[in-house]
Amino acid sequence: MISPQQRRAARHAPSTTPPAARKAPITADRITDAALEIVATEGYDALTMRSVAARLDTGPASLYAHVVNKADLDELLIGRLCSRLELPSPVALRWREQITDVCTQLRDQYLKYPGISRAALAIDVTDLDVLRVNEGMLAILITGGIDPKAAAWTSDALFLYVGAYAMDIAVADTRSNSSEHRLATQHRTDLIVRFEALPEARFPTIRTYANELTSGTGHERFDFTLDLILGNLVHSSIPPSREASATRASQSTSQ
Amino acid sequence: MISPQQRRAARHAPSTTPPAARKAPITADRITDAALEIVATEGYDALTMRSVAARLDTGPASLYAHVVNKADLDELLIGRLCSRLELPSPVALRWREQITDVCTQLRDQYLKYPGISRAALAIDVTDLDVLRVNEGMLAILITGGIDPKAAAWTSDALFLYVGAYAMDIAVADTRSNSSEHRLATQHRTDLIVRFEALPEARFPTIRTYANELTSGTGHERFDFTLDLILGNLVHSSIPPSREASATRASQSTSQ
DNA sequence: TCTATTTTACGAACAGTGTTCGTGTCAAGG
DNA sequence: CCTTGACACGAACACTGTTCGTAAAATAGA
Repeated sequence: MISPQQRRAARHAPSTTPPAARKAPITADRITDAALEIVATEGYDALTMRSVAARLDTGPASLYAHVVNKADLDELLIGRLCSRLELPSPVALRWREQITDVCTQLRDQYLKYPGISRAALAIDVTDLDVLRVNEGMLAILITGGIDPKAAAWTSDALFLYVGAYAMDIAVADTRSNSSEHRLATQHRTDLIVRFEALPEARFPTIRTYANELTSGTGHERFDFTLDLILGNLVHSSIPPSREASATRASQSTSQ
Repeated sequence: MISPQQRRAARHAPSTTPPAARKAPITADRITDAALEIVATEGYDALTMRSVAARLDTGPASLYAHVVNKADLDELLIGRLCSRLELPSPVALRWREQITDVCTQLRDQYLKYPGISRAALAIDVTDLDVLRVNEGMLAILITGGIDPKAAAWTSDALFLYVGAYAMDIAVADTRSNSSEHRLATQHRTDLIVRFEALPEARFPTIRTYANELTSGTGHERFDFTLDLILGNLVHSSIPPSREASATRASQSTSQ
């Protein structure tokens, strides 16, 4: 008997055997495909061991010969997503647009599969495919002349933000789909109405700028934040003395 | 059966209701308290309707008289967390440190309850307590002279990043606790070893800068990213033309 | 070719989850 | 005293992830 761990370990090894089987054997790749189809059509909440097993015309127990866990399946999913990203060969002067492009690709992959970024945020970076995009982003930044430590932390922050942004979009969409709301525009006007209905004593700013708060159709918000993060990256390598905020941070503000 | 010692051990002391009630009625606040205790001690994964019910010496069905859903309970939890943040009255010249302080408070609240930011990232901003900190951050930024739309998008990005960062820390901690790893330092050296064991043909940058990648003890990474986001905020209001990246983004890169 | 052994697939079941239903209990109002 | 109504809770349902033991199939050895 070969344990799923051994299969998992050998998964990233160079191509062992081409699957030329005639009867469609059940393999990790087919499981990943089925799982991604489910997430694409029904959302991440509908991703169950039983649902992917049903899509492969079998029972849930059959999956555990090729997948160690559901967490392992999640890792496979976002690994697959990351493997689709095409990483440009770094050009020093174009590092900004190059890294923006990679982040946008990642975001679009996330948005194709609503809610899947929840899995991305709950996974460690062991997977080789995820490490590959990390490598790519790091190479772009360092080639662009950014200090290595700053580059590492920046790519980390970008990865986190892209996942959280995709999560945000997903929950907003399911909200507007499941409820009585229909269109995104309707959802926006509804949001404005709700903002303006707030008690003005406690929420003066939100009430005043309800329009600005609900703006950001498309991905303007996304592009804005990316520009914000990448804006003054060249000048600031690592802040030399920033202990003030750190010490103020660790004060306990209980209750 | 539950021992009377555990029964007597229900010694919480909220400021709202004096515990002079004869039979300790079960209310939404007590549910929130019990849930937060569970998350603080056992992590968010241990937060179950049954676990909070057991902590209140009752069955899970009794909770549904005061809480709509588990999603509703999640909303109560992060609402409680947000209600604890003390929002400064905005001072124009100190907007940077003020908003950094708020973000740091939020992060520390998240980190007290490992994994709870998963709930924060899966919730819409209907809750009044969450809207309150949004209001506070917005007020700080706008008072600081930032364009309202930029302020709105910035506070949004900050909220997302803080949640994702707390999530990242939480999964890293559970990883090092559950496995054979003991100390964070050991975890870091282990990570370096794993990075340097990568195939150097595909991961030259990561291998070279393994030290920089795993650095960032404490919350240096957090402070760095906040400074990055808030760095050139004054100068950039809204980027006038950024369609280039958006169009390149929507290209389909299937498989 | 026929057997022996490993590898794969799957039905059944277990523990645990969120949630609902119907009945019990108990304090206040008449 | 009884009635009422809100609250509390045991039991159960439909799920979830996961494991065990066994049956089938593929491979290896002679």
